[in-house]
Amino acid sequence: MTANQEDAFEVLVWQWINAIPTGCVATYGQIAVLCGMPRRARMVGRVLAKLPPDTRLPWHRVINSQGRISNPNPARQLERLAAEGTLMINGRVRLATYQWTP
DNA sequence: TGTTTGACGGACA
DNA sequence: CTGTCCGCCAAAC
Repeated sequence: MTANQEDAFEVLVWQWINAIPTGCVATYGQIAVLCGMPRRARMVGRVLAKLPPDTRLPWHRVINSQGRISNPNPARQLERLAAEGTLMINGRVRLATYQWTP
């Protein structure tokens, strides 16, 4: 895969995450599929990992397929989710309730 | 150039 | 339910 395609994928990831409505969530794998790159959930995570701390992207709406937080700093994400009404029960989001479907 | 490391996911015990 | 294992793939060693 060329560097250009990598960049394109990164931009797509930004755009799809930006499209997640307030109060909803999406999984890493889901974002990968939406970007037309199935099996690249880890790369979605890598894109998020290099976001600047002050980004306005709603990265907190991206969780793993178990409805759990994969972010190494869960407290921040938990707070942001709670702030928009996405509640976690026993450390997990009910995907059946909150998962976004475009 | 070979190995390890992740903001992953699904299968299985 | 939890823990383990394996496939995944670019980056960092």
